[in-house]
Amino acid sequence: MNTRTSWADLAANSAAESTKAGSSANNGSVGTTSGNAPTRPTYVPPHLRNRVPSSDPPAAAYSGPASSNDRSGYGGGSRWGVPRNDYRGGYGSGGGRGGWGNRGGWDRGREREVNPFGDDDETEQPPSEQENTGINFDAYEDIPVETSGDNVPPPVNTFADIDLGDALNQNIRRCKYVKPTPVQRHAIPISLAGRDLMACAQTGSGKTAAFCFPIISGIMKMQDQGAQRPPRGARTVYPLALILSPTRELSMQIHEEARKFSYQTGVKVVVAYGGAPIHQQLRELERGVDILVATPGRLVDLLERARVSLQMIKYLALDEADRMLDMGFEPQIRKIVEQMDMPRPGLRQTMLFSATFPKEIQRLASDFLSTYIFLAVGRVGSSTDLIVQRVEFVYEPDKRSHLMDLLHAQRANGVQGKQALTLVFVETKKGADSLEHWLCINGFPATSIHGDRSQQEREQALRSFKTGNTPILVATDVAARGLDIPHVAHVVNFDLPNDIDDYVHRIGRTGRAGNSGLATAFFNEGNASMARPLSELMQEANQEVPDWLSRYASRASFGGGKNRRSGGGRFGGRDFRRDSSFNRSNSDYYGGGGSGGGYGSSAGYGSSGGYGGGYGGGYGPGVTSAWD
DNA sequence: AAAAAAT
Repeated sequence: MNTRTSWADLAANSAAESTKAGSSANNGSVGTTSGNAPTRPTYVPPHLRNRVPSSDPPAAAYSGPASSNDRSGYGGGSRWGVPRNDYRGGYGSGGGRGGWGNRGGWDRGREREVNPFGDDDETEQPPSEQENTGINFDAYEDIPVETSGDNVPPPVNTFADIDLGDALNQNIRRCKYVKPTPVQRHAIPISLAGRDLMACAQTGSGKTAAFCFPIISGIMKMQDQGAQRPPRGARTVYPLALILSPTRELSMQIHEEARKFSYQTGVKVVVAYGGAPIHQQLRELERGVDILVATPGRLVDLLERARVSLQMIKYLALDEADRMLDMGFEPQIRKIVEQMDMPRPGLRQTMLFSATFPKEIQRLASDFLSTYIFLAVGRVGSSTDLIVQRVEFVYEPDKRSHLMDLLHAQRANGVQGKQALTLVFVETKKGADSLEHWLCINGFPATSIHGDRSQQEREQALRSFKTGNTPILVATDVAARGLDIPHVAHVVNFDLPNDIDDYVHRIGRTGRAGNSGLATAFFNEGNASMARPLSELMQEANQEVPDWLSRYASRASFGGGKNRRSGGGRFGGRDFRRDSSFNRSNSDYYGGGGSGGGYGSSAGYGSSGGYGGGYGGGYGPGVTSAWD
């Protein structure tokens, strides 16, 4: 077990990170601690997560009780030609109006908007060089990027190259985003040009900002042009943008980020998801909504109650789009996008984002798009390069004791004997409950998150994990995608998923934005179908593949089926329109402009010996259906 | 087969 030292070191490193920024046991709503271990001192964007900000603004303002002054978006002149007179409740509590107004010329209703940055002093420190050493920006230069489609707008190199508007630019500075990430460099100009987009990029690479910035900017421009809107406070509301995601927690996370980006822009963001009382969400909606972030079920409910209409939608974004279109979700998504009152493709702008994009899903997704651009960005931040992947052969009945060994060793190597944040994925909800219980009675502070827990319990579990209060989180795939949890040192695939893409998403919860990460998978005979895709993935990521796993992989005769990589090489995916077997006036789709190169038929597989053969191309629809 | 997502 000579490798043990490597992961123990990794865990210890990350434990140090956790201790620095997340180990306060403060679990309450006011996330402040004095001294230098604030729970949430300030928002740190994903690509800068590895560092301590040069100065911590007072944290108290961040998460203080929002109810008393959470009356964002009211007041000021009406850009919509309709007086906003439905916010009376907000006056009085905060010492009158006016403290904010009219700075910088955007006359938007932004007084009393709760500051999501918690830096009310507004002191602008120019980003120092120190500010962004945590992420290897230099590595960005080498990130392979592939675009296909007609007349692809060229990428930008700085945020200043794009006219996003003063207010948004100021929020970008507040977020300490110094330089756009690769997906932002490419996706933002595409979206600003009004083009539909299908983008493959790992979460943690700045995806949320990539689709939020153009939406916010576009809505600000509509406001400036004095677009008319239905009165606020009406029973039916008409959002201009809709962002859908597959889990409640992810929708909450997107909402929080979008609120930061839209601070003082006059653009109102509201979130709606199930498991929480609907009345509060209805009240928020009535206060006005420009961007609605939602999970599908609750949105359908709101649509059927006619509390939300989609007929004004100008922007539609699907996060984790491949998941949104898989078997479980597709009917709901089709209902929302095709069978309600949403404008058709071409009349709205549609953006699909995911880290993985199987070809069959791309085919489904193209129904929602109008002459779109496909964008694939090699993995950064949560790059598999930064995650050490290990696979251990563990028989089913030995899994628990094996996990305990890992946790013991990790604790022993951790800083001050603290447990580094460890995320343990299991297959079933029952399995999650029983493993959590077993860990707890064995002295390991664990909690769990899965779909059978109440929404309160789920949110509490996530908070408790993030703060380090319970540094072990047992989870089903509800937590596999998109969630940005800083300082996760170790992801354990206690049960391997049955789909390699799910594996990719799961391990992406660690090693985020410059932090090292460790992913351990327990493998046994039950996972034989994963042997080949797993060993191929590990080879691509320059990981050591155990001999026994290679033998399993070569024994596996089935070539992959749904387990094959959706893309391959260093990309999260490849444009299915480039597939020769997709013969629908192919040339119309990508007339050649802007193709990034380096993504020829097999270039992406260059680094992995013995990979090219079975995967080079030819996933015809026929073959695919035969596998499925 | 499981998980997620409305009540």
